[in-house]
Amino acid sequence: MTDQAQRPTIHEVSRAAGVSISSVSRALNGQTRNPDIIRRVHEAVQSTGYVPSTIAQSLRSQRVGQIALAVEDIGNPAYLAMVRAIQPALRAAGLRLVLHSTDGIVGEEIDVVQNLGNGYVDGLIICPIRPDASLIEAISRSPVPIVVIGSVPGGIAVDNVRGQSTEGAALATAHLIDRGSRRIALINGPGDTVPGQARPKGYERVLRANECYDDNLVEQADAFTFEAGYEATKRLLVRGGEFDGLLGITDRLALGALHALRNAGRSVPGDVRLVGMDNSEVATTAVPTLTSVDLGAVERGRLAAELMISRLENREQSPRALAVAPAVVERESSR
Amino acid sequence: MTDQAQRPTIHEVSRAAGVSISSVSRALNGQTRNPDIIRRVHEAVQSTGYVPSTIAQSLRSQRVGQIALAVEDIGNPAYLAMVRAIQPALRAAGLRLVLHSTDGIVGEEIDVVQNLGNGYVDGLIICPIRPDASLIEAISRSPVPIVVIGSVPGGIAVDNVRGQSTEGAALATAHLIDRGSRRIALINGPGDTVPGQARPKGYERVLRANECYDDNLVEQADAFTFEAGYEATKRLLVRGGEFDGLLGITDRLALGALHALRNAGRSVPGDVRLVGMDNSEVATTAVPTLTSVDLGAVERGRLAAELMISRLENREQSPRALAVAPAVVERESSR
DNA sequence: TTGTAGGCGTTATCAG
DNA sequence: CTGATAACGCCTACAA
Repeated sequence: MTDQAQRPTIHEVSRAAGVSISSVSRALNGQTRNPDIIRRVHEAVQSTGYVPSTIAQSLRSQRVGQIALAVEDIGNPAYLAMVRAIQPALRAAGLRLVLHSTDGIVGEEIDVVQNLGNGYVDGLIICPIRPDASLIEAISRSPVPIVVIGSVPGGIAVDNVRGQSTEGAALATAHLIDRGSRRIALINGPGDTVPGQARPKGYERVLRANECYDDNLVEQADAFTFEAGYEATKRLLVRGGEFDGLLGITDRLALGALHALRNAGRSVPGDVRLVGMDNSEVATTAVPTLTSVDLGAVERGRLAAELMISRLENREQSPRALAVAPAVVERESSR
Repeated sequence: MTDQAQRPTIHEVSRAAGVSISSVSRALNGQTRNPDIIRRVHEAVQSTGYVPSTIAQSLRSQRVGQIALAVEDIGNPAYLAMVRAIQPALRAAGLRLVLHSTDGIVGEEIDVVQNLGNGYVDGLIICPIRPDASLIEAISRSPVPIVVIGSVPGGIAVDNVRGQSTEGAALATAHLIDRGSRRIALINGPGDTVPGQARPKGYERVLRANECYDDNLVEQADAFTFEAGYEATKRLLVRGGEFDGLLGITDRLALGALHALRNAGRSVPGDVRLVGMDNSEVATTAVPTLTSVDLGAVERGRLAAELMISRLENREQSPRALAVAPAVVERESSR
């Protein structure tokens, strides 16, 4: 908080060291052999308290050293896990992370993508949740590299890391059947979202294959929150169809379901076996601990960062699509 | 991902519009009346696809439009709540958020503060967790404004928003006594951290005032994680002192305690009343729901952002210290 | 090996 | 009101 004594520039250093600014620049970037100059420059840097301006460097190099990350809601445990994986990977590569939490508003997302043009970041990692046409459009004509986490609805060519959530939901459903449940309910998320469309498919497929699908057991939450999961489950209970298993398409929704069941006097897993998805921290800390499908959030985050880093080094390579396999992590709620 | 057709600059626009670059700049910044020029410039912007370079703007204006946020662990629900409050406040002021999750490593924090000199952000909001001398030092001579969330150990002059966690712990303890507990255990965090030092004080003060302090009931977790809380509580149980109340100095620690108690066959709140701190989302979703002390994380985040924004507008005003009052939010775990 | 000068893309000052 | 020009701070041909 000491005040703006106008930060010293390379000129001050050059004056203090008695050499030209180019020599200072070279000395600082290791382009000089002359030990005398190197010493004098470093002394001058010390005495002046000089720090190179990243802005000026960026203007010249046309690189900012920053990557934007756009997620719907940083509070969503699944995204949180990704952020925690992405940040260290970027830092290791000398990149900063600019965080955008868009509240799932498509307009905000498009905003982020369109502002990419002004060059405040070298790239964008985005987890789009609603397959909006103009978003896809904006992504496809972005001036900077983009890595998409999740499936790319438009089928456009872009680096991406998929999570195979349809398969994940299928695994979860099969797991419940395995444990003995036959009447399995689903708490879905908003129908206009990617997971809200993909995950029920896996659920339905497995149940139909086992001839126990009943669409009366499907209820939709209007957001990916605990409260929405709670309310949806209450509606399901009111409707009165019996069930002995329940799949929440995210851990948060499943937790909401857990509370609703508990309030209705249904025990978990005694009366109802419960499974969530994302395998986030809340699955471990819930009581009972929550069986959940690991969709590889951490792995996907890490891979996304790596795709981005490698893309920055070579912009010509063709887009790569990676996929991470899901796996059920069994805990108390489904035993 | 369309390729780098060299983004158009103001020169391209000026050429396309048939006016000088100064006129373009003025037209874009609303410094021009002439409707003809305005129209031609906007058409040229459309046709060229021009977007101003923020980097170049920053170089001129000496402002980046970015604020750094340094927290120990974005996965910690208390910090998460802050981030969720800070981000929209900054965005509303046209500022981006650069996130640093330092893993509680003091070196990383100091790094962040020292790199401030290169001007990649206009300011820093930091939640220091360990009162390190050289960190304080670095903060006090920062070239850009800093807002500290939490207490400022060195007593240095800097904008800050405190959370009064000692008082919060006192409230929590008093609440347990109120509900009828007398033998109250404490799961503390690491002793070299600010909360690990402040919160036990409030606990001890209230217990001594009620003549039921017993340091045999205090156990220290070696991190602010669920697992650490679990392990610490197991140690407490092994040691064998009886208790009918337990305060975890964060919700995560309290959740760890909840699981340890449950595994030991102690019911909550039947055998042990349980209280956490931070009033984070996990407190609402826990089973039983967790009584917790709200230390105003959201409010503090919002205030910190506001302090920063007002500081950027007027660097001369003297540092302000705000405090947010804690409040117990009672839920099932202590009834 | 060292220094001089131009340019990265903007905005602001100052003539015309 | 418009347009040429000089910064902002850095790096790097190129010239000495």
